[in-house]
Amino acid sequence: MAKQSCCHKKKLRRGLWSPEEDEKLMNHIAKYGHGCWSSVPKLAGLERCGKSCRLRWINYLRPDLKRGTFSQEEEDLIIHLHSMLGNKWSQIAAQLPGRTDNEVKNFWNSYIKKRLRERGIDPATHKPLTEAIGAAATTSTCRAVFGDADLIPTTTALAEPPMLDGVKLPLDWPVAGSAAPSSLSGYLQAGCFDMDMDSLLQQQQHCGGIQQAPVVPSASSSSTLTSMADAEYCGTNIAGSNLPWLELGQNTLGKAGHVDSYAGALDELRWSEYFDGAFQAAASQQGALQGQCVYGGGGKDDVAVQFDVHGLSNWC
DNA sequence: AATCTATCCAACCGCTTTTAA
DNA sequence: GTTAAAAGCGGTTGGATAGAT
Repeated sequence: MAKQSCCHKKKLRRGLWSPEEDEKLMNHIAKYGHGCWSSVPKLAGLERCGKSCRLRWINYLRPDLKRGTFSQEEEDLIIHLHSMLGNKWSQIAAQLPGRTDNEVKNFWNSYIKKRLRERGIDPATHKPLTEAIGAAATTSTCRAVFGDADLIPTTTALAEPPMLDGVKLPLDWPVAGSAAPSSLSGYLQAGCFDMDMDSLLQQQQHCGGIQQAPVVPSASSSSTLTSMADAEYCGTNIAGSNLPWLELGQNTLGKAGHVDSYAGALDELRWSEYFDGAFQAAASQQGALQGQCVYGGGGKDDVAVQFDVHGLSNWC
């Protein structure tokens, strides 16, 4: 007999969330924060398990969520990160401000996989399908279809793959200048983004250092786009940088208005910092914190519901 | 108009990891 | 050091919807 979930055991409500439940949860978190998730449902007056509340907040109610369709840049970044990280959806989502792991995972499974197959690329290995089939018989190693020559301007062979942020990098990880990146985002910047390290250091000095945005609890964290956005904010011409894998998409960075995208990402990150660090302070300012939920199945009759931090109760 | 099929995505499930007692 | 609870994560499911027949 299958093990019953915590919701079953406690005869708690399951399934889709009603607007009333959402409002209760948002009101509670706006006032008290989530604290211990297991105590949230009781305190918020919800007949749900804490796990369900947490998921609802993370995947749907969090005001810093972007929602809407993925941009070409996001799609390309997901493909690239997946080629490096595999199904590490939370790590991939962390590079996409305003996106959740669930959202990225669904997007991958429902859209990107299909697109890659149509393009003759095996989504599991990121290799051409014919090659992937052959390779599968001999090795389980995953390598990016983008090819090192495309991705990486300078390579150095190492005996052991370096680890950055817990991610094992390819053996021929990129070396831009002599300095090794200290983080995955640094890796992306220094190698794949082909940013000259000296320039980067100058930028950092000029801007007082590129700051990692504080990680918002239960929220997507900073890193690549943050750094890129920060660099852009500080005047680095990312449009002039080489982001090779993006050329695989329909729009290259130079054409796609990406600067606006990254500036937007920066705005969102700053906004989420604001949300996290100054939630209570923000609450005293009219319209300081706003978000939107959509009820419905994503169809044309969806009802958009606006809320703000003032009790999150200004439904319209 | 009715039925079938495919697709999307919110939510659940169960496992692993982290944290606190 | 051990244990239990909580949190996090990735895989999977099921319901709603759109499109095809």
